[in-house]
Amino acid sequence: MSRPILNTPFSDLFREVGMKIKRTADERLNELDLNSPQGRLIGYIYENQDKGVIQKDLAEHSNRRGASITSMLQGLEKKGYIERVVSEKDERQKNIFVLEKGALLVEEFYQIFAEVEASITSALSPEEVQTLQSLLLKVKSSL
Amino acid sequence: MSRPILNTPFSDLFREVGMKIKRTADERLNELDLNSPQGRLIGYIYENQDKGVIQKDLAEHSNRRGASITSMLQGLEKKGYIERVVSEKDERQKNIFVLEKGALLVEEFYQIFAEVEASITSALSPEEVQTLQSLLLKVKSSL
DNA sequence: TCATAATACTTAGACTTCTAACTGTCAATG
DNA sequence: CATTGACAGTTAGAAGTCTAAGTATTATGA
Repeated sequence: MSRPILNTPFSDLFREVGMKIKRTADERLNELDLNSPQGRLIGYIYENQDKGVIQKDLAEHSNRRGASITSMLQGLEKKGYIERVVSEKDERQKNIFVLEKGALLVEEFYQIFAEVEASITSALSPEEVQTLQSLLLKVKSSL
Repeated sequence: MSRPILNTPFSDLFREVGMKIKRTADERLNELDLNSPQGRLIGYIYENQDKGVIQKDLAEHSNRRGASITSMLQGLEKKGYIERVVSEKDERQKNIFVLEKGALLVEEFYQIFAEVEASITSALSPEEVQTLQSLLLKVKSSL
């Protein structure tokens, strides 16, 4: 009897590359006391707090559920990196702000993320970088 | 004051494509009562059980810790999809086998995984598929 | 040979995410 | 203007993964 064999090179490649990127970032982020999703979250808040970020925005931007954002923010708030203020316009909403202690971290995070980003394309020529980006965009939009 | 802006197109693309693949697979797998990691695990066991698969092999192959494999297998065993038998050669080891109930599922999983795999490259020409694969391999090996 | 180290697996407990159910506030409309 | 539904956020509890510590078995070498 011949057993079927699973042959999924692209699923595998995307999963493997994704895991390697995650692992590389996590190793570098170990020094700080936040993980990669928390770093991206606080970075997004930092860049958009002028516009009045609320938790719903964070959930949409990071593809997470409201409950996950609540729990992540509770952690960041407990550590003193952010604060949540009930909106004056709408008492259902809370506006999120990065506190000074959090702003100091953001710069370090950005440095690490930039290094990881550079290492992804380190083995490619400029033309290959262009090609890869356009192919990835095609794949993304067709899924 | 000019705030630094995080610009990481490749990290983002890989994360987004990876999440879309995961979501597509999960939607299709919802019908069955296992998730994608469990499906891949039981598939690997199915293909290799003749050679005497042990939990250590599964941990290496799936990039998980032994403790995670223990917990995943306990779940699969409770549902009657696999069995674990203490090895005769070495009583520290347990050989894993797919039971009939599990083998029936594997075929359905493979069908779903194959469909997801096809959808990844559905928007690309044959040449682009080749190019993407070789670029992904370069990225993977340089990380 | 026997003490020590290495190996395979399990357990306990932490963390992050999810779903589902809940609270409180605002909007729409009859 | 009162009811009803939509919306923002929270809580409770489940699932999956991890680390660290523990058990039992096997290998090593003085």
